[in-house]
Amino acid sequence: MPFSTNRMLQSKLFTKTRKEAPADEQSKNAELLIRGGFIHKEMAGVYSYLPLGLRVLKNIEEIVREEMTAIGGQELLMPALQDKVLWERTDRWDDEKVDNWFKTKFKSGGDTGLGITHEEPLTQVMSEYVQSYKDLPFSVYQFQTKFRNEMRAKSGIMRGREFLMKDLYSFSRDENEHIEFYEKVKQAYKNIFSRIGIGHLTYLTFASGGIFSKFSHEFQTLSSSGEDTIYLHEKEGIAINKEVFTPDVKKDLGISDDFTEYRAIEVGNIFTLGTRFSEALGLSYKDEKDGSAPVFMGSYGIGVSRLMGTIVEVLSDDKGIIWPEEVAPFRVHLLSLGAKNDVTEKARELYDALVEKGIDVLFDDREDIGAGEKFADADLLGIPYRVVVSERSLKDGGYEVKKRTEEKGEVLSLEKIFEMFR
RNA sequence: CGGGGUGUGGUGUAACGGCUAACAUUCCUGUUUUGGGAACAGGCGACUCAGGGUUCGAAUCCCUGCACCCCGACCA
Repeated sequence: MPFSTNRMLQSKLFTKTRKEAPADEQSKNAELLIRGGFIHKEMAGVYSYLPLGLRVLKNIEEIVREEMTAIGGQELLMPALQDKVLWERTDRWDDEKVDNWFKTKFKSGGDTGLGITHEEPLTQVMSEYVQSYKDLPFSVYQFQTKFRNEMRAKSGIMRGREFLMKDLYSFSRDENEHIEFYEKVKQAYKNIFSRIGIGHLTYLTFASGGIFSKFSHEFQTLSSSGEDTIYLHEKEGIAINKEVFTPDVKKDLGISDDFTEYRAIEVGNIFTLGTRFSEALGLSYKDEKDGSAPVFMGSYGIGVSRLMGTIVEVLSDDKGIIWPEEVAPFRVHLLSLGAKNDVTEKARELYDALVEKGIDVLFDDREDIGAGEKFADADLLGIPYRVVVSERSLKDGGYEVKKRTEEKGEVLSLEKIFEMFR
């Protein structure tokens, strides 16, 4: 678990839920996340992550981390402030070339900018550590805040000017070695999307490549709120981005002409960089025969905060959010209804017992709040399991457990509950 | 960056160029209530985005700026 605390009393939580969303938010993800107190808007495309939202973000981050570690990625963390000189060497500093920089100046003189991506500084770092073919291949990644001066921020946390991104970079001897790793990343990405609950809607999508490869690959999640248009071949389970949807490409991929147009959210992007950066910045290695060659690179991005928004867009219902178990801020939302008899006491006992067992639980211990409001809050916050302690449940012999995805719950004994959440 | 729209208590809305800017919700006090956003009573809270102008009089009309939303373009 990413957090040392696995419990929270709702009466102590400083955030509150709201019936109405602010008028200046149209997107479903921002509306629900703000109503639930997960995030707070600072400016267009700039959001704070409040306790509940941060827990979700960290859970997603942890899943991504596990999958990156599984394919051998080594985590590091690079700065936001960028050295202009490096970017000039790759011709990506000039506003004419890259138009979404946030640039500023040092008091001591000289320019700097806030990182939009990290190929340049990372390649520079590696030139200090990579000398021999024996040092390759390897890959590194980070979770880092990216800054992009978007012409138009939109769609809540899905297209921000400041956002959390996981960027992975691979360093290989040659293209073949690169492709081997590239395929591993594809699989790791599939695992990630499946674990965070959007796998069934997410497709590998062919998109425009670069000088070193015909295509790059995106992972696109079907959603009417997406910015991209893709053509999905249901049978093959792959898609083509509109930007490269041409007869040539279709022929290339060798699949029948049976596509359906969809809007989709780009949740991941992987591509072959080749030697573009290694050549420009002098990252090369000595081969087996005393020769020298530039390192062959790839880069692989996932917008962690965008994933959070995507989950809300794709999985919520008219009552609120439905968090998949692995990303939910808590596993159990415990509600005590009324303060008569020993309801309060029993609820507290159950809370302590769940916490003791290491189960993440948000306890709605608020007094003077009606049952209806607690239920509405539970639906809005979208925690997977709702457990109700009330006079009625106690009379029926225990605690009512209901999944967020189901209409009805059932009353279970303490033993059964422990069995369920083991 | 082109086009369209909007700025009014914390939030959501209302108010003909004319009374002390209204209603709901939130919040606070009290009583009651506790299985689907409860009831009653009382109360706090707004220089109507900023600056200028027109007018006897501006939330309302005009100008400038700023902010935000939407469509499009852009998106290493």
